[in-house]
Amino acid sequence: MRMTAAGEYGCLALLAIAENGGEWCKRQQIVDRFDVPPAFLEQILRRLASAGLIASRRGASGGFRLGRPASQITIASVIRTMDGPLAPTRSVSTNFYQPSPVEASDAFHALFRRVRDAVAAILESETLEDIVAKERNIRRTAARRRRGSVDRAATRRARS
Amino acid sequence: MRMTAAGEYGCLALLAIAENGGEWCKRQQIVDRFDVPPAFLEQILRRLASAGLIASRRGASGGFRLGRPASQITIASVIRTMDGPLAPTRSVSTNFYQPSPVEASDAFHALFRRVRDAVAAILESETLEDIVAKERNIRRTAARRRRGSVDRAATRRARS
DNA sequence: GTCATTGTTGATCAAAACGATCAACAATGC
DNA sequence: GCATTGTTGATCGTTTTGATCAACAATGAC
Repeated sequence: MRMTAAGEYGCLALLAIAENGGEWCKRQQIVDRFDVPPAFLEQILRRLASAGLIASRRGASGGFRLGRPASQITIASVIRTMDGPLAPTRSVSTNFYQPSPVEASDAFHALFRRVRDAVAAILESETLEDIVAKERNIRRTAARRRRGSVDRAATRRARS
Repeated sequence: MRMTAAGEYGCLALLAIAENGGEWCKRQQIVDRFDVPPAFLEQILRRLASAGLIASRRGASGGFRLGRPASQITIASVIRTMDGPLAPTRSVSTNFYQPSPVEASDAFHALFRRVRDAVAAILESETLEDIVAKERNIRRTAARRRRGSVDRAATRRARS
């Protein structure tokens, strides 16, 4: 039930590219931000590009940027591009159907379809834009917390 | 995001054993019911046995039966036994935690935890007993439908 | 137009996981 | 004893995973 390393790296790469705004984002920037193996990242960017999720440009001022607005890139589409079906068994996948043993039991088949529907519902409704926004909020909150604890520490020092 | 063939076969094997009541169920019965590769099934039964999900007995009248009541065997425990973590990334697994790349992004980490929670919620709340009951209902309904269409067909024949 | 920079492509590779098989062995019941 | 059935451990070919590299092709700066 696991996604692959390529899937995880693909998500992070898209986040790095999205956070760079409209600017062309170099492969090295992604490596620096998330510590992805550079040669492996090549392959991952290629797959994202051929799926249209990112666009690329060569040359000295080249790099990568989103292939369409972040609000139109669902995380489901990212994971499907990198790892294939979201479904726990092929027989229960709507996008990549294939026969598989559990079809012999209607009860299991129905159960696993519920799982696939639940996963798809979460990942289809989350876009890269949502992720970027949350990442920003989390960072702001963390900064506020850091300032807060400094202040509280100062207060304690002042009291003692 | 997929479970393995062993996971699918494991589910079916347990269903066959559960449907056999308290009787010792032979490996061959499972093979006959669900067409599982016999030698592979050996390995699967072994894993289910060492996890305590089934008990076994050797000899002429030997076989397998459930290790505890069907109502106390969750499908989650079956899949964990055969395929490991339910979570999409190791870093988000409560039972098998390990570091993984997505931890670098709190937003992705939180999203994938939601996925793992949704999957776990479905599979933890479904027991083998539920599956057996549904399988029975489905069969009964199918039989009723068959009888129904025979009747309707007879009616049509009578009318024409 | 040269040159440094950066992406593109395809091949290749080691290691792990997957799906499966088999032979030798150990109980059990008749 | 003997047939039946589970137990164990080894083995094995294939595919997937995770990763690297060398040769190539744009692009922009000078």
